[in-house]
Amino acid sequence: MLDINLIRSNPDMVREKLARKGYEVNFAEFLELDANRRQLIGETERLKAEKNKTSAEIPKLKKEGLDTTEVMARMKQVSDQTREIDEQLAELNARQQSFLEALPNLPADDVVAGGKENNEVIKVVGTKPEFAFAARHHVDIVEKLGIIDYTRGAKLGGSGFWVYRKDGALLEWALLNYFMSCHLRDGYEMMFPPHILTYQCGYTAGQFPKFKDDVFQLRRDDGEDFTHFILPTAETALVNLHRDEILSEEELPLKYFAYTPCYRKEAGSYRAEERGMIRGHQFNKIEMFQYTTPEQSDAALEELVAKAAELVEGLGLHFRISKLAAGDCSASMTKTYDIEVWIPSMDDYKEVSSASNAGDYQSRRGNMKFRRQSTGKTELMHTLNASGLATSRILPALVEHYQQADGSVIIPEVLRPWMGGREKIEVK
RNA sequence: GGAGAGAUGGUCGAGUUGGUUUAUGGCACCGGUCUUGAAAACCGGCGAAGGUGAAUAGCCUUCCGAGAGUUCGAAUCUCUCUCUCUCCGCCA
Repeated sequence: MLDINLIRSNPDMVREKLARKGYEVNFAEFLELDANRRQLIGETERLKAEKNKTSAEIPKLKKEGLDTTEVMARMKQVSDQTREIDEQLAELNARQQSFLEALPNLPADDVVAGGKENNEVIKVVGTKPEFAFAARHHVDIVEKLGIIDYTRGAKLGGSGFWVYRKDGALLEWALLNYFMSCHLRDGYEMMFPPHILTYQCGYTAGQFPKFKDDVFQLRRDDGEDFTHFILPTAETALVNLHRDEILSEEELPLKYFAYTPCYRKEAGSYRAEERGMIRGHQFNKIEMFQYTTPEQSDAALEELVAKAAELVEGLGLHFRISKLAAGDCSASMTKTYDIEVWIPSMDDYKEVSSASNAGDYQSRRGNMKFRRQSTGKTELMHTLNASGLATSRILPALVEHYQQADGSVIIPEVLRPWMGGREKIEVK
């Protein structure tokens, strides 16, 4: 959510920045509504002040044995009047709220306008692998090795699910262990959050109400609307950890990571082009998350990107880092870097990590603050998140990069400690 | 799933025959006096959001788990919901 004072004091600046995200808005009606709203607040508060003052007098008058019927009649009038104004106010507040919560975050000053086409590749690591034989698609490789079972995955969960088996399961677990060991080394706190979250969690993250139909929703037996959902990313959980809290400045930055599967409906996604495990309804991901002061968040974003890049680099995969244009960033984010790994069979780079700074956008939605030591005042925190990493695209990239002519796959050195020290996954 | 108890501003904890409580008091914390320094003692301060202000000054409004209701007036009465704790049952 944006700062309403910013819109009041500088609507043109806000409008211009939102336009860079491709979001057109006119604040004229909003500002008029806001002025109207504030006038009503003044009216009702004056009446309430009178009510409070008089109410204190009533017991005194009664004690003196005076007649209070006239005063009470006047108070009844005041009461009815405030009730009427408060009803109008409630409606204006609701309208203002839904307008405000629909506005995306403002892009950072160094983020260029426009959509995907304006994304800028800022770093390329490694080179495209070359093969002296006919390179295979990852689906063919893993099926031949018998380490991913798509057929039975679909039998269990339907289209968009798979089963990791044997060395595939081990490899998946090795990747997660490798990621986690790096985060622990860097002093991030490990946690396992619930996978089923309340509606409020999606709201704070900035994913709801707009994208509430993209998640798997859970309804109570008698409920019309859903109260819980299965998390689409651990970010949704981590961003709510300190909701409605005031932290002390010395605690910041707080650095967390969590492993969870991610569950997404992906309704209407193009499956044909993305054969295999590029886009499934469930995938494993480790998410990094930071709570910072406003002045810490720029450096925190750089740290998160560097960490994610280090993980991919450690696996020896070819990848690039893109700085997203304003329109390609998620609604909640001021600035986003994507790390995209090369998938030979697709002749393309695919996102394996997205690192973003939400500024105070999520904090305002979730009322997440810290107390500034120098002033003693509360301020909104900044929140940042980055995958570190999702495995569903790493594993395909990995088996394609490291495939051998005989169908076996070399295991990157960093994963071997979790693969029984072996160097290769062999065709049996 | 059944029964019971509870939820008060950082924390502990008063207040529930509705009205001089503007939400006691202790602790913690902050400032000051005292002290070579510290402790103790004493004095003062000490929640959040909003409106109006140039104001981080005043003044006003709201908030006692959440929402609705009764009333001139609700922490206190009524209803619904959420969460926590205890006991019983069931269970990986």
